Amino acid sequence: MKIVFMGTPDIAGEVLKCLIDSRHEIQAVVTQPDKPNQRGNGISFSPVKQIALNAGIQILQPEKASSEEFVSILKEINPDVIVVVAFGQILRKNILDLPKYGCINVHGSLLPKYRGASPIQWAVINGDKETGVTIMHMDAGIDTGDMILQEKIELTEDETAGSLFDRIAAMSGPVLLKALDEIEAGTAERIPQDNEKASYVGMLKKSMGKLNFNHASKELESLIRGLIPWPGAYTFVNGKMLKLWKVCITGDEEKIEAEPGQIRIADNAFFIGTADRPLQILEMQLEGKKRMAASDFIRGTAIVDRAFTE
RNA sequence: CGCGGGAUAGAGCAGUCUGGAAGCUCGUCGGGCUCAUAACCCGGAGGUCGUAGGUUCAAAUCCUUCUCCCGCAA
Repeated sequence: MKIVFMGTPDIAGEVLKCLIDSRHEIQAVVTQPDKPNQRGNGISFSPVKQIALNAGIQILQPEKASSEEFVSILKEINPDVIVVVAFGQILRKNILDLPKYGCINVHGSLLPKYRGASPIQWAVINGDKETGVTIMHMDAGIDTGDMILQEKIELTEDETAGSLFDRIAAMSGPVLLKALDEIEAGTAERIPQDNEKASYVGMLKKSMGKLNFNHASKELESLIRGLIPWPGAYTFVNGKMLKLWKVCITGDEEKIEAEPGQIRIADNAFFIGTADRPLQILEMQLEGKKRMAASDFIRGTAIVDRAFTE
């Protein structure tokens, strides 16, 4: 089939690679405009753009995809289907109805659970046992369209949003190709979503990573995993931001006493108290410093035992 | 030219303001103690103090250049 692909981040890039290697024809790739980026200077563009460049595919970067101007460009291209993976812009009806087979979306959850921008992270944050990927027909709502295919995946004990992203990205391509085959053959299902069971998750905010140690350790631990690699969980010590990259919940054998938010340093290990069991911090990163193991951190730090986070 | 922190032994840091013999914690190597140990004691190796210049009798430290790493903001 003739396909226009829309997507922006890494996960979209992985799916795009899969499409490029398939029998389908990618007519164009649509991705978010380049942004003046990075620390000092320079600009950066999306992973999807990089892959499209390498593959020599036409790249389109509209500020507003739903603008009349861009829609007319799409009409020129006249794709059979538009595949959308984490594009980052909401598509209006004028685009949704344009291709013969409509617009197909790859979504990183088992819809109708976790409609919205951050389904993968929330599966981790909520400590779910399983999640998955859904291929669906897009409609005017956000992730509300009829479903075609769904595939499940189990979360591991130490799953991070990053690791889950990688695994879902890897499984999404094949599922999408299967769905495209069914669409072309006219055998694709249209399973309506049960709106009663729907949930919606918005974009993650930086501020979500500010840890409140009055919460339970289990809750904090899964939140930390769900915010890796972005935006990351953090607290403040001595006025400096301390990011927590890897933690575990202490067991019965470790007799660490700490009030919520209190730091304990013992036996070359670093702990922070919570509402119940203290968290042991295994990897952390102080503002301006590199990420390092707790034992390394303790060696040089000025943070003392029994200090409090702010 | 968005704001800021940093580069010193294999690791993590102090020392820089107020220039004057290269330090700390850990690791590593050797020895000792011990029933034993990741514990304890003694000893050793390991650094042209990120790069390139400048000032000075003397620079990790002051001035200038460049490179790289990181936090924030976008």
